[in-house]
Amino acid sequence: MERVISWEQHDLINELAHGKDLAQQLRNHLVSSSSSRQTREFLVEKILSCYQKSLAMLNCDSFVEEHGAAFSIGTGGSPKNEGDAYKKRKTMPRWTEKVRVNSDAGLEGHPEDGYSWRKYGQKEILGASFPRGYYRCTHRNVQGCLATKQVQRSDQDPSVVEVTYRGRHTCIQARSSAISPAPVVNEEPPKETRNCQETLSSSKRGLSVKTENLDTRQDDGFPLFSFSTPTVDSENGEGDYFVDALMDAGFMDTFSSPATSASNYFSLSLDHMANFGAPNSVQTPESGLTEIVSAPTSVTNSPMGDAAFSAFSLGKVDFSLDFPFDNSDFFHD
DNA sequence: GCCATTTGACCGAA
DNA sequence: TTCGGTCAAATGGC
Repeated sequence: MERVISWEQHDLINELAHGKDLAQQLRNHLVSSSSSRQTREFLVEKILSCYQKSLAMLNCDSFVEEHGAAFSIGTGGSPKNEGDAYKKRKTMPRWTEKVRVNSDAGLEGHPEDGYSWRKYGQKEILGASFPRGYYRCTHRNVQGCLATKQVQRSDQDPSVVEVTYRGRHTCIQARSSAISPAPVVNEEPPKETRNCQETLSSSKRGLSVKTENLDTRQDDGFPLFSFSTPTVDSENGEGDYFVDALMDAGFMDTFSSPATSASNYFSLSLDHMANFGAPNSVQTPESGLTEIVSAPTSVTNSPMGDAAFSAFSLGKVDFSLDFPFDNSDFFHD
């Protein structure tokens, strides 16, 4: 019983404290003549986001369901034996992306996401036409990264694969090799970076990603999306910094996405973007599905938080250009 | 030889 | 008992 504070409560407190900080920042900006309107609007958006998240957390049951078993800790959901890797894995955050793979991308290849994965199993799933592939992080042994993913082709639409991710990448690897400021698609990459280069090239061949949480709806307006960004300098830890910054910014702290690290693509589900005033113009014309955006961006390792939404609401896709992401005011702790 | 994939076996949860 | 997930030996490519 003595967990004292459940994770939900802990997150809620953090979120509210974060909102308070933001409100204080906003107050400072309001009295500062040098503060731009854009900055203030950004802070307002973030504050609203904090409230929204807090409210979502208070709706605890649905929150737990939507954001994975990891958040059931404290309500009796913690593993009996924390040393048990299998059970531990079961408590990892889990989410699903639906990835449309163009026919020329090959039906055999699983969608790349910027990490290098190693396949460790494949299984026929009852009721599914296609086998499910099991992948884990290539650097599992070296760095103890427990991230895994499952890839299964959709029954309804074989051009769509459902990728279920589990766990957050703790490795710093692949992201660095995955990232190249100006990737040359057709060049044969060095062996050690092949996976990651393939990530980029396969992405360029036409992946479109719709991020969803398993078994969930997002009618609470919770901003679920994924975006993949090149981590320019993960060797010195900036990649992780980026993830953490996103977490801090309230962007991804309810789950971790592989997309936080590595490919050149920023992807948003318009289902979710709509909640944030995203312009309809980003809708992909050729897809009849709900729409999936896969926009090449120059977004790199800038912590952006809800700035992405702000930028989108301003009609910018390449939102890294003129928004002061590096403004420490936005992301100070 | 190293590394990734394949595939049957095994294990735990339901 | 069934099924999903993982393990690990076998295999193949570089």
